[in-house]
Amino acid sequence: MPRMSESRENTIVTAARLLQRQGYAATGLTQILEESGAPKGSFYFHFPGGKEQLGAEAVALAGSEMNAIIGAVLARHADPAKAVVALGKTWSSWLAGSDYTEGCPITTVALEQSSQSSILRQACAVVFGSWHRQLRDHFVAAGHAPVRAGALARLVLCSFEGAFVIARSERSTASFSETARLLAEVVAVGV
Amino acid sequence: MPRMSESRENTIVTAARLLQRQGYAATGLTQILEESGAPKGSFYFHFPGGKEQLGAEAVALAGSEMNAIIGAVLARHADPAKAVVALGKTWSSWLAGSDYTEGCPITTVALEQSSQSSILRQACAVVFGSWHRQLRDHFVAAGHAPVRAGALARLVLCSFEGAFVIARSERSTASFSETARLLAEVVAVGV
Amino acid sequence: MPRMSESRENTIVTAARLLQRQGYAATGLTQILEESGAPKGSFYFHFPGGKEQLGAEAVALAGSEMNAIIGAVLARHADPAKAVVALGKTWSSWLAGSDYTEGCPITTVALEQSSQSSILRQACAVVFGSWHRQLRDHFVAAGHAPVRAGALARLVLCSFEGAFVIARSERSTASFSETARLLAEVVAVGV
Amino acid sequence: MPRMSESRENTIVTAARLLQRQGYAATGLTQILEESGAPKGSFYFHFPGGKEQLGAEAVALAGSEMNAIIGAVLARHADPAKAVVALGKTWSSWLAGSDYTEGCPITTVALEQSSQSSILRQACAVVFGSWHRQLRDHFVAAGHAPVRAGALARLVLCSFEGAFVIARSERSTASFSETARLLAEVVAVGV
DNA sequence: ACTATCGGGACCTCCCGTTGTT
DNA sequence: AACAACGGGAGGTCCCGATAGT
Repeated sequence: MPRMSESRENTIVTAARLLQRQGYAATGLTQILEESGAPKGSFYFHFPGGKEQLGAEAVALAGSEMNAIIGAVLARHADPAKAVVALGKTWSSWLAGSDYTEGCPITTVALEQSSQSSILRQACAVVFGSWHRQLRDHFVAAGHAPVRAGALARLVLCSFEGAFVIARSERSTASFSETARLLAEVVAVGV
Repeated sequence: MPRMSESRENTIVTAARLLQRQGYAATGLTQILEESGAPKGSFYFHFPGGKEQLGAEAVALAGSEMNAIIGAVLARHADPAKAVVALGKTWSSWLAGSDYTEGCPITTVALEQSSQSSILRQACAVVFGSWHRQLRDHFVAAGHAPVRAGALARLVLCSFEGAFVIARSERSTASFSETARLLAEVVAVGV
Repeated sequence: MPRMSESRENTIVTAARLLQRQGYAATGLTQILEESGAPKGSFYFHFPGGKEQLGAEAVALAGSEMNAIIGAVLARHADPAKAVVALGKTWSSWLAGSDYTEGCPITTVALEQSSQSSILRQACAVVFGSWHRQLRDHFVAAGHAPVRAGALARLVLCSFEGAFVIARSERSTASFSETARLLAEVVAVGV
Repeated sequence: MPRMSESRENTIVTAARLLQRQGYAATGLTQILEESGAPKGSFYFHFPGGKEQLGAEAVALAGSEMNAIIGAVLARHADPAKAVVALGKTWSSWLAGSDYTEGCPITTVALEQSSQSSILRQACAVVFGSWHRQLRDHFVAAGHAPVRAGALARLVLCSFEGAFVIARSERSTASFSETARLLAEVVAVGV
């Protein structure tokens, strides 16, 4: 990662937080700049690609932060079943702790923009891919065959993505707890 | 459902289609009105609650249409495992057929607006609830214990929701096929 | 006055009240109709001249109501000095009692519209003329020479009009009390 | 007063002129921008508080211009009686010269908005206060006792305010001439 | 790398008046 | 007299991007 000015970094961090809560279209450049305290005049110097570039960098940042968190949880639970339950608990307590305002940091952007901006769509796809790879590698390390591990990782990823959506809508963590319990059965190693 | 004018109905149908592709914030009232051919002057006559009310009605419409489709698929497959696979095929062929522009009709709205409009959040929650209930009842009818049927229905719902997100982002139906195959294992009745 | 339907009358009364507080431009036809409970469909049957006609009739109504009040106060105080003080007290207690929202019922319309609608301008002029005449006749009856009585009536009218403006703006009745006391000196009969 | 761009200044000047003739609600931002030649895109840069802020600044500008005029007239007439007559002549010739379109520059706004915008209400109250203070100080300098000078200033202010209203409505300067003559009697010093 | 502007268009909302029908 | 629906435009606000100057 290249060294970057504080203004530039602040802008990306603020953008990531706002995109998570409001999505891309509903988040104005003005709001991002105001909340980040970054000056308006140099925005297009830092981000020649405009709002779209900022969005893509914010998605990448949020994706790598989440990657770190997934990695930390997996590191504490070699057993896939326990790891899956731990992930569910981590995310559901986040969600409830933010009064259901902070779900998956990139899903909203992914959905809104996958038909409108290929830059943002690809940025999201890269992030999803990195999360998937991490889960798959963990399952392989735990003894699953590579192909099955890939499918299991995908199921886990999809389920939790969906759980975020429904949990926010229902304002309830039931989706996470029920989903995690069943996922634990599926990803268990051996018979 | 009350009788309603053609204009009003057209507006809702068009809104539902656009919300599915672009989300709420990115869809302008002007665009909806133009594409639906509905007159501008009577919009607030038909929808005193403005864009929010229209959004809520569009969500409800999309939800009930999807409900009918789920019902039709389930009616053709009494076996939960086969039903789940059929659902996955239905949706993944939709998605690919629309060049990955038409995913779940309400997820985007649910995510964008669950922290901003309680009217839209609730409209989405009602729809998710109706889909869940239908799946659960099918699993109960197939022999699952009610509590487990509920959890299975939730897992299926969350997984497919997430599969829609990731499939659109990756422009690939892999999420659907891999997810559906594993879900079929979990929802299978007996051993 | 011709017999008129209840709807029609309600509309005028409601319009008069709203014009007093908000003025003509800021008061929407929709608001008038909603608050009066009158049906929208027959508005242009009752008022072929539209909003302008309604405004003119509301001005006339408010004017004649005020005329009655002026008449009542004058009837209790033959002495012009006492009459003027009593008028000041009446109006200042109205104003304070409505939390400074209800001043002279027609001044706002008169000012906004005197350069825009000659119908409304004239309606207001007629009302001002009727108030002036009543004051002048009272002063004549109290012994003032007709010409001087006319000038005194005009001074009183202008002063109280201005007092309404400034009192609303300052949210204070000081304008009324100070003005009335000095006016009482001027209109006193004899030497 | 801070240095300001020409666009910003033009906007305020134009707004002041239009508010004087049409009032606040009847004057559209579009009209102000068009007539002032100011660019639309930077309006919210110059006036973050929107139309309300512009209105308040226009009121303040009009108020201080009027203050200068009052000051000039008073400076030419040490005798209160003569000063009052001169003020009446100044204003009535203005009014007639503009074909009764330009009265007191802030009264209309004061009336319309005193129940709707406390920002505008206060801006008007400040202006009225400054006018009153100037008249009162002049009367004190001419020999009136301070308390009486304050009351006289108020009477003069209210009377001329009211004269503006009625003169515009009647399209006649009679209110000014008759009112000024009587006011001159009241404010005369000594016996 | 930042300031102060500008450009032009889109946002949702609401306006007043007018249909045709009952 | 009242209904449901329409027509077209204007309301104030805010958008993202660009510019000239320093």
